[in-house]
Amino acid sequence: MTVFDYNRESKVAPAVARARRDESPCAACSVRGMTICAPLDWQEQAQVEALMTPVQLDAGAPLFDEGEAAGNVYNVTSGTLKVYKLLPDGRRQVTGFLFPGDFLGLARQETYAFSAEAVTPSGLCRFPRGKLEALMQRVPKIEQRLLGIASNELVAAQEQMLLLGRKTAKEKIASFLLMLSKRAQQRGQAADPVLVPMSRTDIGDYLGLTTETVSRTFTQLKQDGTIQLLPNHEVRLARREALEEIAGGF
Amino acid sequence: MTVFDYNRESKVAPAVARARRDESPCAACSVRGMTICAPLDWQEQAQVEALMTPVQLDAGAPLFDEGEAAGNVYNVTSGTLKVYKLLPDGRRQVTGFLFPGDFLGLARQETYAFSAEAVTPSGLCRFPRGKLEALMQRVPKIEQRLLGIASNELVAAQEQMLLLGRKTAKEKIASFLLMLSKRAQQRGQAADPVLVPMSRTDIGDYLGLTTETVSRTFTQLKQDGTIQLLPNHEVRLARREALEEIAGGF
DNA sequence: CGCCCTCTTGAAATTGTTCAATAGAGGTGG
DNA sequence: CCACCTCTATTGAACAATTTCAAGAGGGCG
Repeated sequence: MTVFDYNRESKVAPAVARARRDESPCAACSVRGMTICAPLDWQEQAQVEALMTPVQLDAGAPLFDEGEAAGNVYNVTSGTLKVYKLLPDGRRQVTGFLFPGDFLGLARQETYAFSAEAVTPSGLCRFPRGKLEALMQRVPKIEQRLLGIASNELVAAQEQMLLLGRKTAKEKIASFLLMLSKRAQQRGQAADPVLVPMSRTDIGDYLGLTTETVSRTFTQLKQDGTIQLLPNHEVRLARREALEEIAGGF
Repeated sequence: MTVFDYNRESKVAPAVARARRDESPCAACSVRGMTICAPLDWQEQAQVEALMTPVQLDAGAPLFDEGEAAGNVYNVTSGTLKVYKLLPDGRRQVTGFLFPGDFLGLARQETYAFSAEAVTPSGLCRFPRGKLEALMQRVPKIEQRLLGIASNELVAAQEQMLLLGRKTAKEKIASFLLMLSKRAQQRGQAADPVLVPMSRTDIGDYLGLTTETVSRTFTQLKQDGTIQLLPNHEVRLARREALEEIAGGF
C-alpha cells in the first residue's frame, strides 16, 4: 500500500525528467488520444505517468476478481480483455470486451463489481485509485474525462440491455459483429475483415446465448452469404448492409 | 433556447435572495441527500437552484424521446418514471425505472440515447445542460457527484445485463421485487409491502419477458407462498429469504 | 353502472437449450 | 517436420422455457 508498490520506476528517475528526455512510455503511446490522458498537457501527463505501472497479461490471465478490493484502475494499451459477472451456480455474463484505449476499473465502491481477464496477451497501464483521485483534485480535466467515459459506457450499456432483452440470436450476432467492426475502425484498424479474438463461449456469455447457438448462427449467416469465416479468427462482413438490416440499428 | 425558457422564476426574484428568505423549493426538498445537490453548501445550492425549473408530468406523459436534442438534465422529486429504447419494429427495452432522488439525462452526446416517460404523476427539477456544465467548472463538487452517480448506474447496468442475459423468468421477477424493495428502503420508505406502480407490460419490457410470463410468474410465486399480491399495486414479500435465494444474489 | 384497459389463464407454437457425438485447429514433443 | 493430443467449434436430435395466439376475468374511471 506504499508508494513503492505502485511506482517502482519513479525511484530510479523522476517521471518529469524522463518525459523531457523522451524516455516516457506515454510519449510513444499509440492510444493516447482515446484514454484519460488525451486532454492533458505534457506537465499533467508527466504527473499521471508518475503514478503508472505497466502490466502485461498472458491470454487467460485474470486481472482482478469481482468483490476484490478495488485498488487500481487501468488503461488498455494492447490486446483484448473481457469483463464479466458470475451467478452462484457458475452462469456467466460477459458485460464487455476491452480493446486498446479502453478504460477499466470505474467503481465508486470499495470493491470491483465484476471480474476482468485477458482474452489475448494484453498490456495495460495501472494507476492506484487513491493517487489518481488525489491528482484529479488538482487536474479537473481528468475527472471530466472520466465522466465522459462513464457517460459513453452508460449509453453502450443501455444498447446492450436492448440487445439482451429484446433481440433474437441472429440479431445479436449481427449487432456483435458490427460493434467489433466499428470499434476496430475507431482505433484506426480495418473495419472489414474484423478480428474476433474471443471464443464462442465468451461470445455466448456476452450475448446471452449458448456456444452452440452462437456457432449455429455464424453458420447460418455464412450460408446466407452475409459473412465469411476466415482463418485466424477473422470474419469478412461480405454484406454489411444486410448485417445492419438484421441488427436493427446498431 | 434563451435563459428565459428554462428559468422563468429567476426573473421574479433572484434565487439567492429567495433562499435566504426560505422560499426556496430546494430548502424543503425531501430527496436532497440523494441528488446532485447533496454535497453543496447553501450558496452553491442557490446557484444551482437559479438554473432550476420545476416540471410536473401526468401519468403516461413523455418527458423526452430518444434522438431528441439533449438540452436538459433532471432530478426526480416525486413519482415514478421509466426510461426505454425501441427497436424499429416497436420492441421495447425498459432500461430503468426512476424514483425520487434519481438523476436523469446523463449523456455526453448531443441527443438523448433513450426515451423517458412518467409511469405515475411525477415531479422533477429541470436544469439546462449547458448552464449546469458551466456551473460545474466553478463548482467541481457537482462534477464529482455526477461521476459518482454515473459509476453507480454503471454497476446497476452490469447487474441488469447479468439478469437479462442469464437469469430465468422466476429469477428475474425475484430480483426485480428485491430491487424495488431495496430502493424504497434507500428512500426511507417501507421495504416490505413494496409498491409496484408499473404495468405488467413495463415490467416485462424491463426484464426481457412478455406480460404473460410476468403474470404467470407472479402467480407462481404467489402460490409458492413467497409473495402476496395486495390491492393498490402492492406486493408483500412474505418470504424474503426465499426470494433472495431465487434471485441468486442481488 | 358500465365500459375499457389491464391482468390472468390456457393451449399451441417456436426459439433457443441441452445432451451427445464428430470435426477441426493449435500447440507440444518426439 | 510430423504426429499426437487436447481444447474449441460444429452439427444433430430431443427437450424445455418462454412466446404467441386466444379468450375470459378483474378493476378503475367517467
